[in-house]
Amino acid sequence: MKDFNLLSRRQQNMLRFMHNYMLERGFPPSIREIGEECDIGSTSVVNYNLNKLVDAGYIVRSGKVSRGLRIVAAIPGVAQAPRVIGLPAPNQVALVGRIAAGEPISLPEDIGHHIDEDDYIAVPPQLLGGYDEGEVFALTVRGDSMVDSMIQDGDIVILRRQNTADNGEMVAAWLPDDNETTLKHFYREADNIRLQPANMAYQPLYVHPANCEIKGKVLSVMRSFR
Amino acid sequence: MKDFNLLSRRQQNMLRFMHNYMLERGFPPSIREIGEECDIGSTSVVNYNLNKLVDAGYIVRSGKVSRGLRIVAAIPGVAQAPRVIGLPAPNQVALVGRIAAGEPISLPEDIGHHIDEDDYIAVPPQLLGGYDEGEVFALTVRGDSMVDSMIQDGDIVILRRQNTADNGEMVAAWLPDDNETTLKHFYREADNIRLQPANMAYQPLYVHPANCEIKGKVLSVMRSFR
DNA sequence: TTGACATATAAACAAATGTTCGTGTATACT
DNA sequence: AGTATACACGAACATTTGTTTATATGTCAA
Repeated sequence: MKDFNLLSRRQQNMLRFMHNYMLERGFPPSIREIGEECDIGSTSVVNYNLNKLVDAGYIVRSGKVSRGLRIVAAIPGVAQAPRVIGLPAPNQVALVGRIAAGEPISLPEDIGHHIDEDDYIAVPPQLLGGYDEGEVFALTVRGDSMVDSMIQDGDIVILRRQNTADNGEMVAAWLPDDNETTLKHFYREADNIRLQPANMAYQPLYVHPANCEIKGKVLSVMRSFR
Repeated sequence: MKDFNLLSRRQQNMLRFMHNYMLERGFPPSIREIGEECDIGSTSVVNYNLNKLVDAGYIVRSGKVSRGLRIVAAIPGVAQAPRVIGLPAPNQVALVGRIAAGEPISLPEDIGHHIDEDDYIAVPPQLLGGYDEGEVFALTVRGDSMVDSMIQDGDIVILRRQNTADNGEMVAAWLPDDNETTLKHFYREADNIRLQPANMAYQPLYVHPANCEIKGKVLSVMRSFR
């Protein structure tokens, strides 16, 4: 167990400053910047105490390189877990388009990677089904055509990019002949494919394999009222 | 709208390298390090293309300082959204119990605040409807009794604790006479209350106000398959 | 006091690093 | 052809920056 109080006041200040600096600027401070902020006249003193912080396990230094610092332990009262600033946040999923009954799904590759930076949404990890966020995307549902699948207008569906599916999985499929996009449970049968609505009160849809392009597997749904 | 393909191959490589470098080392690369990795002979060329990336909005540079780089936009295929410092972390909401047709809802006060710390789930901010996570709780849906409300077995509903409701809001209500819990849209009418299922194919339920205890307002629903 | 040790200071040094400038090479357009 | 533009190259330059050395100060214990 690391004891923050074993550090001198000066070292604690240095740690705090380094953390705040990285939060603000996105990269670590230089030795001289630390010195100025912490009222340390000599760079060698900063260097000395930085090595102390290394010994204490709070930071790691990359020798010879400028700003070669990184915080690797939590700073009590200041920061929680260490993290790399300036990098993308976890669990942000690309919101690549919308899904409606009468039009095909717009996937990133279809639209040539025209993804705006704002078009990302936070998704809790339990909705990613263990998949990497890079292979996952999200669509906004438009229209009430998917009530049979328990999905309504405004819902956001989280999908994993894939062109095949196992029985029972819920898939996003484009039916060229019918000119229709649908979200249903996938079952391969003798001669055709059965697309089963989640709501048992509705009838399944039987389509020929040639008339069923699977665009992705539905991992989860988020619905927000109002 | 940012277009990743508008960047030259070289610029895309630079972005990717910068991202990976920061992931590995915890601080940004120097101009010369970028040049070596991306087979660019001259530092001025790196500098030139870095400024292009600034113009394109992918990075921000801090002039004159070494390694003064930071990535501020998503890199398609590599990284997702940029982290915005100061944004609230994914909110943790108390998962206080389950909701099923034939039994009342167990609210925290009913069970004496015996909430285990494990019984919290991450909920993205957009599903909290602007409410504080303290007044919000979550329930696991058991059974298929709420298909009429487009909610199925296994869904997690996010609610705000409140005993009244405005027309149109979706509420969790306990009906003492019927010994039933239900999730429906709330409409106060002349003599009674109309509880309207989200799926219009189902019939509304009319109850006397004395037979309708509102437990909370439904803010959102999370559904995870498999 | 003496000595050992941790910490601090200032100065000098060497290397790393961002910047700038002159020039060259395509490509597209007039 | 001529011109403009985008991109690239190499070299020189000025800072920034990490490192090292010699010296000083403080504390604590023998």
